[in-house]
Amino acid sequence: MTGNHSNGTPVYKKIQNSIRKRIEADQLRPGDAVASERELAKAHKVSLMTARHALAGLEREGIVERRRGAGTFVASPKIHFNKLMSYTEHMASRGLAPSSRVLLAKIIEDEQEVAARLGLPATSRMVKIERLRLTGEEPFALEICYLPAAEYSDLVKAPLGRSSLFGALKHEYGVELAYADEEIDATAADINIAELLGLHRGAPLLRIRQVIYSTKGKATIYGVGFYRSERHTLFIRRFR
Amino acid sequence: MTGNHSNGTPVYKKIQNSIRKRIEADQLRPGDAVASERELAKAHKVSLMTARHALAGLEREGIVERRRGAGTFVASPKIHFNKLMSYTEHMASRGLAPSSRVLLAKIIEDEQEVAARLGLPATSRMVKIERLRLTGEEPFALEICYLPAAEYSDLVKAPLGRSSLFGALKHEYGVELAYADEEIDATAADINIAELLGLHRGAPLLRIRQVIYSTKGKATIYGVGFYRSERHTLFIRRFR
DNA sequence: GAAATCGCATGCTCTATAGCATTCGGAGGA
DNA sequence: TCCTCCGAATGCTATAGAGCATGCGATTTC
Repeated sequence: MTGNHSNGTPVYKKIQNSIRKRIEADQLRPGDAVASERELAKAHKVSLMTARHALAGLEREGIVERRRGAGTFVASPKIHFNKLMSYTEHMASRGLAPSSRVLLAKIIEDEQEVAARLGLPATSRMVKIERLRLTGEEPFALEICYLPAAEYSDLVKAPLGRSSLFGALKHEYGVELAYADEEIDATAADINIAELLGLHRGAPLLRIRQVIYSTKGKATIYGVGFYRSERHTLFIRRFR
Repeated sequence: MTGNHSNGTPVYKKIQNSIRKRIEADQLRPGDAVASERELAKAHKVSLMTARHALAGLEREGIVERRRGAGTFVASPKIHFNKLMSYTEHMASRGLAPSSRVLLAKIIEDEQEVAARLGLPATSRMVKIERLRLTGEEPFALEICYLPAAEYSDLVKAPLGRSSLFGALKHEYGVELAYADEEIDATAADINIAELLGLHRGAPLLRIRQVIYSTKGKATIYGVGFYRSERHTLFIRRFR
């Protein structure tokens, strides 16, 4: 069996999408039973394992909950766990109007620390982009990110004020991002950041340092973000 | 086919454990190729799908990395992502001597906010436990947790200074914890917390609020933790 | 009316097999 | 020497089926 049909999307993903769509359309609400493995398999004319695969994926995303003997149910939304989202996606999903102001976009050298995080030689040139994130007129975060200049030097000219970095990578370079390893801690705002974010010096900030990997497994972006704590909470699900 | 053999452990988990053991024993090092699906299947005399299932699980844990066409490789350790660990486990895994001081352990009523988080009626009685976490003599975190008194009222008498709460739940009540939904943000220390943690007022803290669920899917613990930021960084992996 | 029992529906583990997609190194040619 | 092309190895999607484990509601029993 060839694996996928008609277009290039695997069948199990189509099944996932159809379920997601029904949830988003409010046809399925939190607590409702989703079709069982056997029902799904019949409905989509696929084998049991394929239906299972689809449901297992949704469970990992925290969209459904499966209970042996009982069934598969729509999970209460809680927010999307452990999702790597671009700022634009993030805001859009909350129905907020996003904007961002580019403070800096240029090629730098000699950032050994950063180069090491991306697995590059210590002297590598890199693109550095510094952006202030706003909702309406209110700034709520400062994000600084680095990419290898060898591949992405043209990004300094990209209109990142309007479009998203994730989008640019995808459309201009064909690079899709897959996951990020993050270190999260709290810091106090120094005078610079305080001014940019409209806070007093010493205000608590959530700091997220991340290395973002492409679908090819290559370290692509190193980013540091400082988030005003009253405006930003991180939701995650941790497993044992 | 019965599914699992000899004892009650599924075969795919045995395969995972055997691989984990080889990594821990340093027989396999980061970057090394792990046996391929087909090799594993032959070696353990299982079908391909079972071997796949085992490797897929390890990949989700961040222990191995799989690249189509290339193979399966031991991932660089980075720390264990998205792991729900008790404080005791956490410290032990770093080779640090943990200790904790119980500040408070009693039955309370009328904490509507907390009751709601655990999905209980607003007036439910609950066990409240407040602990100061230390490495050596240095305090680094304050953790407050709540459990339904109906089931766990005896915990107020448990020796939580020495043994862990997770351990007590498992051994005394047969309750295993599975996952936690967390909200993470930054706050400034108020005067009480500052004193307890040996900080000045206004110092930045990492705040983690979590609802911990049992393997049965029941909300079991609501906890709030305040962590000294210089001593505590959270590592997670986020997916797209 | 309460308690024990049974059976069905559901999810979980596993077998055995097939073909596709991607990667990487080596053979052969320019 | 460099480059291209090919094939083997590897992971990915999918099929079709078996038996087990668990939860829950209905039925039976006391």
